[in-house]
Amino acid sequence: MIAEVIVDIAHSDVDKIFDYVCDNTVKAGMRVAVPFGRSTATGFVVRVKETSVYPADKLRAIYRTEDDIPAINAECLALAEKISARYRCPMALSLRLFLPAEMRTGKVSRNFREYARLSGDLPPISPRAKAQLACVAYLEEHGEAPLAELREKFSSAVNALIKSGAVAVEKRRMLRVPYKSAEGEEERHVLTPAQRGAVETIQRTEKTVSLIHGVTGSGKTEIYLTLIAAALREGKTAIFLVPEISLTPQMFMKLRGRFGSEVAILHSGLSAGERFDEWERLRLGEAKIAVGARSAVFAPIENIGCIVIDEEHDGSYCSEASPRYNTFDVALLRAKHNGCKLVLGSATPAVDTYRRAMSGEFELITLPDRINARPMPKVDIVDMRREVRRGNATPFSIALREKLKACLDGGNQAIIFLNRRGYAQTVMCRDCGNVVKCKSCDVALTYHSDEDCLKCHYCGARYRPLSACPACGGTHIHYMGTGTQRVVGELKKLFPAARILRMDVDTTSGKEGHYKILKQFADRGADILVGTQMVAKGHDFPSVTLVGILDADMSLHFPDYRSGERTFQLITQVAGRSGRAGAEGEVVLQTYDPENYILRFAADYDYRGFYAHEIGMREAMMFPPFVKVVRVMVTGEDERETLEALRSVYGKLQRVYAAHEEDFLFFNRMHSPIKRIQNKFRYQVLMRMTQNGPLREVYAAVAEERQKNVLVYVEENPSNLS
DNA sequence: AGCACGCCGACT
DNA sequence: GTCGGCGTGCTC
Repeated sequence: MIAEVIVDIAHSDVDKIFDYVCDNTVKAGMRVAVPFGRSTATGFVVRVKETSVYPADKLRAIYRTEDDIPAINAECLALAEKISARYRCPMALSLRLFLPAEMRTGKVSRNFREYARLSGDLPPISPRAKAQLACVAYLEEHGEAPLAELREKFSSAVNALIKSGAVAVEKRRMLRVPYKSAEGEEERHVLTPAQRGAVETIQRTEKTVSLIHGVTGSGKTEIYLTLIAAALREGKTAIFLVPEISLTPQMFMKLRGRFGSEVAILHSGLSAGERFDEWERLRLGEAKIAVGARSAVFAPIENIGCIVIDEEHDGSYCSEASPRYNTFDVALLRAKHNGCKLVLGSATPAVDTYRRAMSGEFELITLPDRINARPMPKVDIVDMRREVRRGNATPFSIALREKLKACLDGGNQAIIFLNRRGYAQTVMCRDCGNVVKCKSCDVALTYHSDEDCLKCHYCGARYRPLSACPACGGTHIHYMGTGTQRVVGELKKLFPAARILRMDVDTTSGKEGHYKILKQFADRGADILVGTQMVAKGHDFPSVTLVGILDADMSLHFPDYRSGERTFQLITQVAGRSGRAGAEGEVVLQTYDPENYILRFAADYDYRGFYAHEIGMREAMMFPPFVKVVRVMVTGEDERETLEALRSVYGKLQRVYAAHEEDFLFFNRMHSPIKRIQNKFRYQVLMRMTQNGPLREVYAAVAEERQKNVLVYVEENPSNLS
C-alpha cells in the first residue's frame, strides 16, 4: 500500500504530497512518522492508494503511525484542502487547525487510572489475612474500585491479592472533564411563542443559514439550546461558537447544566491536559457538543446536526494569523457537508451579514422584544463641547456626575466605559511639543499610574517615567488624554466613599482574571466598575442601573471603514448592561459629535435605521460589502530590505492593476499608519477592487515574493488598518 | 524546516 | 594551499 503524506512542515517548498510505502493499518487522517531527507518528520496521511507513480526504488516506508484511530476525519481532510486553496496556505498549516496544539508538541500525557475487580477464579485466602478478606468482601459488594482507593483502604493486602491472581487490574483512560461540578444545575425553560417560532422557522426553512437578530435579553440562547437538543435527539452532534468563552463562564455553566458531560469545552483557559482530553472526548464520540471560540469550528466530530455562531458580528471570528480564515466560511462549509443548519445570532449583526439576510440568502428572524418585556435603558446623549465651554475639564459631564450620585445614593451599581487603558494616552513636552515614543514602535507611550511607568500598547515595552524632555530638556511634561486609571482617580475624588473596580488588560492578567473581577462586581464587592470594552461582554449585573460611556467618539474616528459599525455595536452592547432586572436602567453617552447618525441610531436602539444609513453610505463610497479592500503588507526589520521588497511586489501588482484597471477603485503603496511595530517596518499596498476583481493574481504576485528577511502577506477586508 | 552541496575571502 | 561563509536545492 502507498500512503499519500503531507509532512508537517509549514513551508511552501514541501507543500506537496509525498508517497510512502505502508501497510493496511494506515488510514487516511492518521499522523505518521516518516523518513524525510536525512531526518524524520511527522506527516498527515491524506489518502491511501494501491500504487505510486513515483519511482519504486526511491520510495521509502513510513516508520510508524502516531494514532491508532485517525486524528482527522474524512470531512476535515477535505475541509483542510479547501482552506489551503482559499487562503493560499500550505496544507500543513490548515491541517494543524484540526489538532489541539498539545497533540503536536506531545507535551501532554494521556491519563490512565487503574481499576481492580475480582478475577474469575478466587484462590483460597488464609483466614488470618483479615485485610485481604475485607478487600475481597468490599469488591464483592462494589463490583470494582479504583486501585488507588483500595490501596488506601486495605494497604498492602491489595498487592498480595493481585500477586495471587485473586484481583485483576485494568488500566482505563481517564478523560479530564473541566467544570464537571456544574452538571445538572440548569432548570428547563419554557419557550416563549417568539422563541418557539424562531426554532420552527429555522428547522423548516430550506436555507442553510439563519440569522437571529434579537435585542439583548430577547432569549437567543434558549433558541440555540433547543436547536442543539433537537440535534442530539436525532443522534447528531453540534458546534456552539462564542466569541470569548472565558468572558462568559455562565454560558458554559448553562450548557453543562443542560447537557452534562455531552458538552466539550475548547478554550484557552483550560489546562493543556483538559483541552486535549476535551478534544479526545469529541473525537471518540463521548462528547457530542463542541463549545468554544473560533477554533472550535474545527472540532473533530461527525454527523453534525447544528452549528451556532453566537454574537456573529464579533471580530474574534476572523483569524489574525495565517491562515486568516473566517469562522463563518468554515462553518458554512461544514454545515453544507453535513446537511445541517448554521444559525447566527446577534443584537447588532455585521452589516455584511444583515445584507445577506435581507437579500434572502439567509433566513432572517427578528426578535424585537425582551423576554421580560422591559424597555431598553434610555440613552442620554451629552454634548461634551458644551461641557468644555462651561469650563468642565473633567472626564465627566455634569449630567453623568449627577446621575452617578443618584445611582450610588440609591444603593445601585454603575459601569463606566472608556475604551482606553492606562492613565494618560500621550506624554508631551510643553516646551518643544515632543511626544515620547516607543523605541521599537512608531507609537506614543501611555503613562500608567499604578506602575508609575510608560508603556507601549503595541509591544508591551516599559520605560521609566520622565522628569525632563529627552529632546529639549524641558520640564513641563504634560499628560494628555484620559485612560481608565485616571478615570478611577477622578471618581475617587468625586465619590470618596464609593468602592471602585477597574477592568482592563492591566488588571485581568492570569487565568481567571476576567472572571474574578466580574464575579466581585456581581457580588456587590464594588459600586462602580470602570473598564474598557471588556466590560461590554458577558455577565448580567442585576443591580447596575447606570452606564456611562465616556468617549463615544474614540472608536468612531478610527481610520477604518467599519468604525461606524463597531461603534454602534459597542454602544449597544455596553448600554445593554444597564437595568437588566429590577429598576429601569439609564445610559449616559458623552460625545463631541452629538449629531452623529451612528450615535443617534445607537441611542434609539434602531438597528434597522443604522443599517439602512450605513449600507447606503458604503454603497455610495464604494466600501465593503460592495467592493473588497485588499491590503498587501510588507514587514521587515531592515528598512532598506523592506522597501526593496515593497518596490518589487508593487511592480508585480502594478502589472495586475494595469491588466484589470476597470476592477480597481483604489491602488496605492504607502507606509502603514503605524510605520513600525516591534522593530518591524511596515509598508503596504492598499487596494479596493470589485467583488470579482483579480484577487487570485494578487495572491499569485505575493506568493512569488520570497525575500529572506521580509514578510509579505495579503489581508482581505482587514479589521484593523494600523 | 533541516541538511548537504557548492563557489569565494582570511588564515596556519 | 585550506577552513568556512551561507546561497541553492532537495526531501517520496
